Amino acid sequence: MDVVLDNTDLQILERMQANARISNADLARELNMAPSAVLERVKKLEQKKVIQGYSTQINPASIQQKLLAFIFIRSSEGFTCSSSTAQALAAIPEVQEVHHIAGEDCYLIKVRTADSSTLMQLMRNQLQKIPNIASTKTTIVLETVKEQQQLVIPKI
Amino acid sequence: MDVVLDNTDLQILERMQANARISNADLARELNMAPSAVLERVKKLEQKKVIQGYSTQINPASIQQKLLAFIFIRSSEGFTCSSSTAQALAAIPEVQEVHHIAGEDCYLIKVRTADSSTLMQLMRNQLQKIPNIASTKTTIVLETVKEQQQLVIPKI
DNA sequence: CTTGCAGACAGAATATTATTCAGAAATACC
DNA sequence: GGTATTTCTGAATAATATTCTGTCTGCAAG
Repeated sequence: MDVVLDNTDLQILERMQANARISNADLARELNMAPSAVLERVKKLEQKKVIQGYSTQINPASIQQKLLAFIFIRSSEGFTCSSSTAQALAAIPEVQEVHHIAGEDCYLIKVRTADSSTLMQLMRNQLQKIPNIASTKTTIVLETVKEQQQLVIPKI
Repeated sequence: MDVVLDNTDLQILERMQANARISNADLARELNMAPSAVLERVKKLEQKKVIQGYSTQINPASIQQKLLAFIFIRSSEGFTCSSSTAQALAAIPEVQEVHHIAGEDCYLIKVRTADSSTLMQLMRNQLQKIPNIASTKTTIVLETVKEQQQLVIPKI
């Protein structure tokens, strides 16, 4: 299960993380390798699920998704967090992230909607209907200063 | 500043959001358009900053980033959240997100590190040295059930 | 030692794609 | 209705992706 990555793999990941649409030819030039060799490595990284996918970052405001909120969700059975609750949360498209967290609250979710009234609708119509949710505590984001899913690639 | 997107743009965004490396030719085939027309639209979406970038999703565990945490940060000057504090937070590579939030706490940040000791090191060496930070409240993620930065593309 | 095997790579050949451009079609704007 | 602007198609060309063959290397079993 534990995948071994050498320095070349990390170089590839670093560049592809910053720009998923870099051409294989450019990548090969930067690494001073043949395109075929680089392609072979990328394919293997995909197979090994080191690379999980390629996504386009869209400006949320341009598609009318101006509201971002984090919601802490407490289960009705104290510290018992059933995975079915997590699945129900994850099934909501507006819910971008579902994290099972340490402490009294069971889950922390990240939600993106058009505006605050849409959020309230979602909480009323979707969240309240999920069993075992005792309470929610919502944190509204006023302004996002930084948002990147880029990880720190280790150096060898 | 407000960008107008028609249905074709949204179709492009939906497909590229799910797979940033889809070829322009495939995209054109799916939309029954000429590749040149599709390319023109994608270029414009980039120029208009609707498309902010393309990123590769890497399995964090495969590069030894097993710990995820959210930290609430309270400013020492009560509700006054200076933007310099936000900039200092954003400058830390392990800090993936910095959100200015409503309420008593100023900022909510998302941090990814190798393990808990690395997180504590980071909090001691980096966070504590930022001026105007009064207190921090850390929430450790035990398990991430869902994590996608994909937005809900509206339908016209 | 050497034989054999497996992984990683280069280089070439071919299939596919990206990109550009001219002009046609559609749209919006007086 | 006419004109300007945008958006599109189709073809040509440049560049790229992908496949394949063979080489080289490290490594391990005999």
